[in-house]
Amino acid sequence: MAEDASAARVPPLIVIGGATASGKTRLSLEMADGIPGAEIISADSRQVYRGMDVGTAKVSAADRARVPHHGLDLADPDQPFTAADFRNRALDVLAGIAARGGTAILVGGTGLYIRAVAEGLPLEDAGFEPAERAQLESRLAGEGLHALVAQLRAQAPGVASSIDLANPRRVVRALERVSVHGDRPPPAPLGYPNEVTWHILDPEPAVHARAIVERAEWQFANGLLEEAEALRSRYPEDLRAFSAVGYREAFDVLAGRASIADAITRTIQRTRQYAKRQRTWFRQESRRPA
RNA sequence: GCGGGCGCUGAGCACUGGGGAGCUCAGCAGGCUGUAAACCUGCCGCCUCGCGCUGUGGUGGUUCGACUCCACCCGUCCGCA
Repeated sequence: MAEDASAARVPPLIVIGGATASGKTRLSLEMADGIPGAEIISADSRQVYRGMDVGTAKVSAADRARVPHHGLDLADPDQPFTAADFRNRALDVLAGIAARGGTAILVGGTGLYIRAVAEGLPLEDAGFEPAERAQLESRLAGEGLHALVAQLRAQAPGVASSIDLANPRRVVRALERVSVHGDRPPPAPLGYPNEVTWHILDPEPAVHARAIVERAEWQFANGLLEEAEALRSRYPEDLRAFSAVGYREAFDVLAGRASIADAITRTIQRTRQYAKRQRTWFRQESRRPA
C-alpha cells in the first residue's frame, strides 16, 4: 500500500488494549479473520515466558496455527526481559509484516509494552546500565531510599523534580539514566510511522467481574497446577516472572500452604486488583491527543 | 462450675492512667518512559469536611482525668472438671 520507503518499514497497526479477561484475545482473533495478511503481536509482559501458558492465558495452539502470533515465548522465566527487549522484538516483527504487506494487531494488557511500540518510546542501548542498576539496588538496601533521593536531587534536580521520589524503582532507574545522560528528561516518543487504530476494551463491571471469576476457576481446573509443578521443578519460586497472578497461588497449593479453594479466591482477588490498575492506565492512554 | 485469654472501624492485630480514630489486609481512587501481572501514592468511624463530632462489649466504681485500674454482667475462645 504505502510506496514511501520509510512507511513501508512498518505496517498499519491496530491496537487492542484492556484489562485481563476483558475479551482482548477473542477480539484480536475476530479482527484477524477479517483482515487479509493480519498478524497478531501479544503485548503482555508475562506471556513472553516459555512454559507459562495456562496461567497467562496464552492463545491456543490451534489459534496460533490459524493466525500468525508473535510476542510469545521469547524468554525463559529466569531470563531478564525488559520493555526495550519487547520493543526491539516487536520492531523486527513489524518489519516482517510490512514486507509481507500485512497488518499488525498489537493486543495486550501491559500498557508500557503497548506504548513502547505504538507510541514509539526510544528505548536505546545507551542509558540501560544493569551493572549500575545493581549497584544502586544494593545501596538502596544498605543506605535506604533517602540517600538515593538526596543524590538524585543533587546530581539531577531536573529529573528529580519530574519523577516519583517515593518509588524506589523510579529513583534507581532515574539515577541509572542520569549516570549516562545527565540531568536530561526522558526522550520524547517518536510516534508510530504509519496508521494506528486504537481499541480500548472496558467491559461493564458485572460482566468483567464474572469473566475474572470464570477465568480463575478454569485455569485451576485445566492445568495451572500441573504447569506450576513443572516450573517449580526447574526454577526457584521467587522469580519475577512468577509474580504473575495465579502462579504464586498455585505454588502455595503445591507446597501445602493453601487449599485450592483459597488459591482460587486469592487469584480472583489479585486479578481484580491488577485489572483496576490496567483500567487506570488505559483510561490515561485513551485521553492522549489524537 | 473453676481458672485463664479476648471483646473498638469489613477481617486480623498493636499501643497507652492525661491530646488514638494507630498498623496490616481487604476495599475505593490515582500514578507509572527500560523489573510493568512489577513498583508507588492518597483515602479508608460520621458529617454541614472543620484541623468539627462520636467511638475501645454493658453497668457501676476508683481517679483531677479511664480504652487503660477494680467489681459485676454479657459474648466468645482455651484448659480443668
